[in-house]
Amino acid sequence: MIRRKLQEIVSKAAGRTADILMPPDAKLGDYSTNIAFVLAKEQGKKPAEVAEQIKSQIEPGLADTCDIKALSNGYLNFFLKPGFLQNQLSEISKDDRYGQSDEGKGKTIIVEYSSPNIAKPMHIGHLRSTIIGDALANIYEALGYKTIRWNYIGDWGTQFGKVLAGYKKWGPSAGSGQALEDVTMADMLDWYVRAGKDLPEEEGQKEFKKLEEGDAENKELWKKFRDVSLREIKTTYQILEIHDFDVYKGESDYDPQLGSLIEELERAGKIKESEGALIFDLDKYNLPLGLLRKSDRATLYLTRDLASMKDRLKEYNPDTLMYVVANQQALHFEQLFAIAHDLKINTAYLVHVKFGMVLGEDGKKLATREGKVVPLQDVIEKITALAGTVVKQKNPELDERQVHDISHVVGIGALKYNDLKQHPYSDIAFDWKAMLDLSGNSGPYLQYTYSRLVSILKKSEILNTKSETNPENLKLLTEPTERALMKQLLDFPDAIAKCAEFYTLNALALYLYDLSATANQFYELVHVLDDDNAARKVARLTLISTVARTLKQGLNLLGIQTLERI
RNA sequence: GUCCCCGUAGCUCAACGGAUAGAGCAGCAGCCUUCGAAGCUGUUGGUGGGGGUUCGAUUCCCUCCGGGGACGCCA
Repeated sequence: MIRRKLQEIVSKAAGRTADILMPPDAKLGDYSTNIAFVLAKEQGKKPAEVAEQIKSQIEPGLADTCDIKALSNGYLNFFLKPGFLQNQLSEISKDDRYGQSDEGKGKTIIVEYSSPNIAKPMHIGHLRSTIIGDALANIYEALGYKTIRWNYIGDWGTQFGKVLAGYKKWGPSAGSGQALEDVTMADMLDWYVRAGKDLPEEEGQKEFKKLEEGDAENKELWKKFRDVSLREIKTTYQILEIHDFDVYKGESDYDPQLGSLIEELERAGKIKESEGALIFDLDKYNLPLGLLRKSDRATLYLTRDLASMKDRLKEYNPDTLMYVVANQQALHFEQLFAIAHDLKINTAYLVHVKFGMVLGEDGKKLATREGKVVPLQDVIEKITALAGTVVKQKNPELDERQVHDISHVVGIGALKYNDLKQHPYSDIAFDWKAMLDLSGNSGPYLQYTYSRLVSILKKSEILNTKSETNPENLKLLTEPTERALMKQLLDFPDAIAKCAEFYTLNALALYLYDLSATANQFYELVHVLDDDNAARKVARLTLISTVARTLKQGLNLLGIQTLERI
């Protein structure tokens, strides 16, 4: 809030957008701007001179907010007036919606994420899309967007033909002794992998072709496998505490439209035949051509994605259409967006939110085709088990049930935070050690901080700090860590806005970590409950409860739960 | 061969083009008769190489090196 205000005022005086920065040392001020450097260059003056000039222009407007110092090196530094932070805290402490906004009001955003394949259990590679997308959707929702959480199920294509081919070769009908009813995703994966290894490529293509042409047996099996898969997938979402999706649509849903889509493109002269296939020439976009129909007349991922895009635009008329999909598919989306542009159907802002892949411990790709995957369930089990050992060790008095519940929240929190705190572009090496680290810059550290703060509140017997607090009391908050906390609270909305702007979550994750670190410093230095000064005690409880609430809301936006006791 | 992403401390990662490049882990030295030690305090250690743009470059541009990925019948 304050940063935005400073930016507005300074920008107006400077006649261009100014950056509001944080000085490296608190002694230099609370905020600063480097705008004088930029203007000095243009006007041929000295930075210090320009800084002075701007200072005199903006001083009246900021008289009750901060003191301004123009440095000889050209920086313009702002020192908040005594009482300013306390007044801000007073307002924030009363605002249950703090951090939320209505800047997205009236706008619709579709966020596609997770998008697992049927017949293949979710593995570590699906995790990133799932938790990044879930958290991004939370953020846009908090900013007032109408947010559609879209799960685009990979339930069509040659890959599924391979499962069918494998099934027919090794499954129940081939005398495996297993009942069709008992088939699991693990079985399907097994068939898929074996088919890839031991059956000729055409087998899978043939089975898929039959499916696409409506073959009764294949259709029946496909339905069965799809149901089983979706059930397993939804269980995983529950365990991961992923927000419910608004739309589950599969690639198969678009299959019936593909014939007319292709006809339409042909009529418009957008696609042509080449070596028996139908292609979309993308030379003018400097991209490789897009393949829309294979020479055996079966369709492709790109074809279905195009149909799906048209469907989404038509049905929801979104302002933004977002795809949270791994880096690996960057070219696919470049082609898809180029085609959309060429067809003039992009009424929405299209964005591919890409992220690096999860690589094996050897730094190589983890390919499902080679059966070289880390199933998501294994990861969840392992991390929850580890959390369980730690929880038990820290709280010997808890019973089994409590240990179980707490370790679930802690384990999932660790898993999610470990991913979200990182900048999404880089590949991440799958590293059990880092993943299972529950201390330091980790999810449990933040959860621990939260429950520590709540613990003080519970012991204080002042449950409703809101009614007990008045701004005068808050003036008693003069410790450096108290000041630091109040200042950090002001940055919460900025952290959220940054995530929304750059489609990353690490800004919020790191913000919450910094806030927690300061809160822990405060915790060590200030013994709140021992205070003889009752007014100051209430003021500190207000501060604590506001920090705790911010931590909770921030973590919840990341899809991470908090507990009053962990 | 073409295109995309990445390269920062021993390891895993931060840093809207700004002041002294920050954390965690690991290592070392401390802090539990005081609100929860999953914590706190101190400490060792770094921008792949070379050019360029800029008052200022980890950030932008070029080039080289290294890692990953994608490139007409997978998704």
